[in-house]
Amino acid sequence: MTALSLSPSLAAPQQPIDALGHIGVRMTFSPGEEIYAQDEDADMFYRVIRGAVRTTRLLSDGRRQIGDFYYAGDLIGLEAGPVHRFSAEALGCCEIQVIRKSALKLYGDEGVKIERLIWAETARELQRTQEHVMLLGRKSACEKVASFLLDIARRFRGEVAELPMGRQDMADYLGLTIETVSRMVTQLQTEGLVRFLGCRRFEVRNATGLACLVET
Amino acid sequence: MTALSLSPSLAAPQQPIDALGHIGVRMTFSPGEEIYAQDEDADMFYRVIRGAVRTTRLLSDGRRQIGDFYYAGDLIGLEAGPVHRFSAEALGCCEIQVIRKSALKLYGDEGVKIERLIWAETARELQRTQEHVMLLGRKSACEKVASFLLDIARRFRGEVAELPMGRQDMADYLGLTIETVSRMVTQLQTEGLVRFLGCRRFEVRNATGLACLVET
DNA sequence: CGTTTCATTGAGTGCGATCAAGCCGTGTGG
DNA sequence: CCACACGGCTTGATCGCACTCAATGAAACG
Repeated sequence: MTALSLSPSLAAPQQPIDALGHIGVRMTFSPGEEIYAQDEDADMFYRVIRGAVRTTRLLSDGRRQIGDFYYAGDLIGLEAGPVHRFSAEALGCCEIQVIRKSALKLYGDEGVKIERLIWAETARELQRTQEHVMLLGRKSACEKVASFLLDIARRFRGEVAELPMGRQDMADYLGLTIETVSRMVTQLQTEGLVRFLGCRRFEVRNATGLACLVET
Repeated sequence: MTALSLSPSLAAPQQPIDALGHIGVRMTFSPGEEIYAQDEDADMFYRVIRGAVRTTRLLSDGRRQIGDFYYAGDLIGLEAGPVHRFSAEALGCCEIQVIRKSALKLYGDEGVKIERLIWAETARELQRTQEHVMLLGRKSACEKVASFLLDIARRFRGEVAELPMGRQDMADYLGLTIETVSRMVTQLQTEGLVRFLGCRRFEVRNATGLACLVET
C-alpha cells in the first residue's frame, strides 16, 4: 500500500477511527470542565468516546466564538501549530480518550495508518469549518438557526433530537446573541417547521420547509 | 525518517513547498478566469507561482462568500472530498502550477515527502479558516476591515501594500457589503491609521493604533 | 472624448443587539 | 407540601450598526 491517498473518503468517517483502539488513556470530564486550554501546548489529541464537546476561542475583551461541536467518535485538538488556538470544554459529562502525539511513533505500521486517519480527519474538519464560514458570512439569523437545527436533527434521523448545548453556546457558534437565537427558535416553531419539547429537545415537523430556509 | 510528524511547523511555510519542483504543468490565467469550479472533481491541486487567487462559494440565490485569498507559494484545491466545495478564480493575471494528485504516486520517496507537505499545508489552511470564523462571527465591520488590511500589510513589511482584489472581493471575504467596506476604509483613513494612494495601494500610518482595533 | 466599471458618499431602513422584565423548570429548606 | 431562590430561557421595547437604494465621483479603456 502506497503512502498516497490525497482524497480520503468523507463517506466513512467512523469506522477507521477505531484503529485508534485503546491507545492512550481515557478520562471523564464534568459539565463545563476544560479538556485543554487556548494557547496550551498541543502535544496531545483527543477522541470523544461519550458525550459532547465544544471548542471555544476568546477575544481579549471577552467576546467568545465557538469553533465547533464534537460528538462520539470525533477527534479534537488536531492543530497544525505547537499550541491550541481554541480551548475545548465538555458540554455535559463526557468520556475522552487522550492520546499523546509522540506515542504514535511506537506503533509502527499501525501508527502510519493512524497518521493517515488523522490527516483525513483534519481535512474533514477543514470542510466543516468552511461551511461554518459560509454560514457566518452570508446567512441571516433565521437561516443560521435553521441550518444549525437541521444539522443536529440529521444525527437523530427523524427521532426527537436532543441539544447537548444551551442557547448561549448556540449563539456563540452562530455569531448571534442568545436573545436572537431564542427569537428565531420561537419563530421557526410558530411557522410549524420544528417543535420543541422543553428547550433542549425538538423534532423537525416540516423537513422540506426547513431545508428550504437553508440555501446551499 | 519516520512517517510521523503530527505538528508540521508553521514557521517554514515556503521552502518545503519547493519540493514540488516542476511536477505537473504550468498555466497562466487572465483576471477573473476560473481555475476550477465549485462541484468539479477534485483530482488536481494547484500551486500559485505568480499572482493572486480567490476561492469563492455561491449560495443558490447568488450570495457569495470568499473562502480565502492565495498568493505566490500557496497551495489551493486541497479538498478532502471528491469534489471542490469552492471555485477558484484568478484575481489578476497569474501563473499556476497544476498537479494531478494521482501523478504523485509516480514519485516514490519524493512523493511521500510531498504528501507530508500537503498535509502540513492543509493543517495551516485549517488554522487560517478558524481565524476567519472568529473574524466573521465576532468582529465589527471596522475590526474586520482593520484585520484584513493589517493582514495584507504584513506581507509588505512596511512598504506600500498593494491590494490584488477589489472592494467587492473584500466585502465577500469579510461578510460585509461593498459600501460598508468603503466607509470603513474611509474612516480608518480619517483616523490616520492608514493612508490610501488610489484605491488599491495603501500604507499603515499607525501600526499600533491599527493593531489595537484588532483584538486577539 | 465618451463609455464603462468600480469606488465613494448620502439618506433612510431594518435586522439583530442591547437593556430590562418576566417566565419556567429545578433544587433547597422550612 | 409549599415558599423561595437561582439559572437558563423567553419576550418586549428601544437602539444603533450595517444594509439598501440612489446619486455622484474617479479611474480604466477603447
